[in-house]
Amino acid sequence: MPRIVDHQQRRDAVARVALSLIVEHGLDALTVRKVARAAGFSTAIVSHYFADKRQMLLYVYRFAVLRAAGQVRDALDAHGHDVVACLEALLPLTPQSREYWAIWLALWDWSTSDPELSAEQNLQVRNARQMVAAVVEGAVAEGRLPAGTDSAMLARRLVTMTNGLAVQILFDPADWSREQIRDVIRYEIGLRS
Amino acid sequence: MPRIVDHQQRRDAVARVALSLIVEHGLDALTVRKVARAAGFSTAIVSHYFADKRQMLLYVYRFAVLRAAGQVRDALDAHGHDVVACLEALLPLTPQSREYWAIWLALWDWSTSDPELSAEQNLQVRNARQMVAAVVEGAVAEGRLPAGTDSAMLARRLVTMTNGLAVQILFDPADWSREQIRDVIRYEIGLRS
DNA sequence: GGTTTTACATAACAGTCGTTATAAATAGCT
DNA sequence: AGCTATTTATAACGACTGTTATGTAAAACC
Repeated sequence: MPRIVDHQQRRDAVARVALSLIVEHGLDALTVRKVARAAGFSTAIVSHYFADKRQMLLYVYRFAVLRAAGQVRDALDAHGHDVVACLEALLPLTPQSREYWAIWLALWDWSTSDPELSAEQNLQVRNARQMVAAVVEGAVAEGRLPAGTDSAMLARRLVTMTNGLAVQILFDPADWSREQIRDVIRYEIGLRS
Repeated sequence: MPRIVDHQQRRDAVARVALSLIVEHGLDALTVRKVARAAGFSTAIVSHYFADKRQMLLYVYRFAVLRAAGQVRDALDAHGHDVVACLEALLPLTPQSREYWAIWLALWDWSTSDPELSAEQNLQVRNARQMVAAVVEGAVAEGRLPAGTDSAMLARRLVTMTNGLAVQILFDPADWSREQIRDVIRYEIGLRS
């Protein structure tokens, strides 16, 4: 089946394999050969569909960002402007979400020496804030949150807390019950229960 | 000056050099040769004072933990049981604190494939919670926080938020003013201003 | 003061990495 | 059917990597 090959499909397949390897053994142990072997190909898929390893990882990073954003959108469709549900969809509570966080964390080390990656990550943080702010505003409009809520400030706090939550949940899942997670998020929103 | 050499002093010197290299170029770019050269020695210091590279990094990790705990203790001595001051002492707002967070973040990738490291990191999180809980209880005793405060729950939230704050401040310091940081911490404590 | 222990340097080893050059195989196009 | 463009495999290259074996110098100890 050469010739008619959907490049994006191949790249996505590589990204999926890379993600599962990273969440299992870490980015440090990820080699081009391992990715190729796990994908059932030779090393040529990587060299043929990506300029180099760094570009491959950038693709994997963006792949994870898109997928995660999709999960949030799904939660939005399912539960409406429910801030808790949206953030839970982002947290590493499912195998897929764990994969996304795994590469984000792993690339935090790279970004110390890669200004382009660092800039993109900072941009994604702001994107996440805007996304959450929009959910907050929707919740206010639906009367689920009190009017006069400072959505930008709340979104900033929520994204930051989600970041901290994600790291701790990723490495010590047993330490966090679903209810505990919800309590933390609810407190941040201002819903003392 | 052979023979009479303080091993811990040598190890600390190596750790200091390794930290500055990690915060500058990332753990991925850290090699035994670079550490040795930057320390002004041959690669023998590493092989002579550490069993292998992994042990060296574990030492650097613990070195950073001890130093960070010391900074918190200093803040405690200077400001009393001031939760905001203690957490600010922990956040990557100074070059030294930035170094500590740099290796913690970098080792998050390793801990996915190193159960021993993962266990130690989880332990440190709980230590941090206990430390913060003690500060909170001190603050309650001094009347700086309302009586009846759930110190364990508050400490858990504070450590998690500090984690998220640290990551974002480390990679986008310009995005966080000192006042903004304090506001986030104060909100967590329950001090709405 | 010779001996021995320790600190450090040098250098080689074996392995693995990302990358690339070359070649084979496949299917679309004329 | 033959040509061509593309996909994939194979294999080699050069540049590292961590580790270790060997050698040298210096201070402490008897």
